[in-house]
Amino acid sequence: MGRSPCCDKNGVKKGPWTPEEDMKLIQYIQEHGACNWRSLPKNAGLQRCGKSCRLRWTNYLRPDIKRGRFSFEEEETIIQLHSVLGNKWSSIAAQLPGRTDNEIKNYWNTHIRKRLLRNGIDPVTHAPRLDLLDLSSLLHLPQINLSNLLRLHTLLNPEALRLAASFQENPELLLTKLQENQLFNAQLQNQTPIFQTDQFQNTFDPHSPLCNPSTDLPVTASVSNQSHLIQENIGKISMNSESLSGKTFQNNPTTTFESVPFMENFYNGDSYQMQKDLSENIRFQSSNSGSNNSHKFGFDSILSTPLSSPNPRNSSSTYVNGNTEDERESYCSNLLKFEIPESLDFDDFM
DNA sequence: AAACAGTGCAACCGCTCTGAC
DNA sequence: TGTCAGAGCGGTTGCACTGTT
Repeated sequence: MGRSPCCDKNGVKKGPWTPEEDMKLIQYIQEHGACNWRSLPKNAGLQRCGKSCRLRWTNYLRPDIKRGRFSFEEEETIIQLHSVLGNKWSSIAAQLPGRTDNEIKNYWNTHIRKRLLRNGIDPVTHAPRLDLLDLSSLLHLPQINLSNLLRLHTLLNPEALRLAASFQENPELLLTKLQENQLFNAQLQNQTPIFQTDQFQNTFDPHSPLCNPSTDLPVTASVSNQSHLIQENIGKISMNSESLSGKTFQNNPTTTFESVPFMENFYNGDSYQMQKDLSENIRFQSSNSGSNNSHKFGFDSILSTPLSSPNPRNSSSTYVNGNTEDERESYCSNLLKFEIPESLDFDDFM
C-alpha cells in the first residue's frame, strides 16, 4: 500500500502565492513555529498543501532569505563547492547564508552552467572540453592568428590544435569534426578527461611563453613543485569525502582526484597562471602586429567567447559589484582557480 | 505598436532518502 | 521491521519581463 498523499488534491490551490496567503503563513509560523507541515495549512486557514507551504516558507518567506543577484564571491563558492559536492544543493546552500537550495539550483542552471559551457568547461565534471569551447568564433577573431593559436599547444591538446589549423583553411571540415567530437565525447563523458598530464609534459618546450617568469621554470615544473600543496588539499577532500561518495569524485563515480592528475593542476590555479601568461603574451604580440590596441585580446577572451546571440536582457545589466555580465564572464575564467578555503570544514557536509 | 523570441525565476511534481516512532 | 512525515533532489512548467523584428 502506497503512502497517503501529502494533501487532498481537491480544493488545494496551486500557482503563485498572494500577499494575503504569505501573511497568513508568516503569522502562523511566527506564532506556532514551522512544524507539522501537513496540518499547518488547515490550521493557518490556507488552501495549500503542506509541501507547498514548506517550500514557500523555506524558499521565499524565511526572514533570513537574501534576495538579489549573486555576488562574485557567492558564484565562485557555488562553482567550487559544486565541483566537490555535485548537485547537493542544500549542502552548497548551507555555505551561502541566506541562499536556498532552489535558488542556487536555478542560478546554476540558468547562469553558471551556460557560462561554464561557453568557457569550454563541462558543468558536470568540471573538466575542460574543447568541443564545448566556441572554437568556431575563436578562429574568426581578427586579433588572433594561427601562430598565436599554436602557442597554446602546451595548454591545449596539440592534436586538436593541428585540427584547428586545418579548420582555418577548410571551415566545412570544422563543422564535421565538431560533430564527430561531440559524438565522441558523448560516449566518453564521465570516463576520462580529455587532457592528460603526460600530454603537457610530452610537449614541453623550454622556449615556451608558458615558462613561469618568476622562476624561469616551465609551468609544468612549477606545477610539480607545488604538488605537495595540491595533495594536501586533495587529500583533505578525499578523506572527508570518503563517507559521502565512497572515495570517489562526487560527480563521477569512476573518477577520483588521485586518478586525474590533470584535474589537480587545473583546479589548483596553475591553469589560471597559464592563462595569465598566455594572455600577456598574446596581448604583446597583438599590439606589436599593429592591430587595434583598443581590442586587447587575452586568453580570457578565448575562454569567454560570447554566444552568437547574447542575452538581450542582460546586455546592459550590472551585477552586485557593479560589474557587467561581460566582465563577469571574463572573471568566470578565473574561477578555474580552485582553492579550498581553510575555514571550510567538509565535515559539515557529512 | 504589435508580435515574437529568449530569458529568468518562482513554483510545482514525482520520486528517493532519512530519521523518528 | 514497517510506516510516516519531513527534507532533498532533478526535472519541468508557466509566466513575467525585455529586446528584437
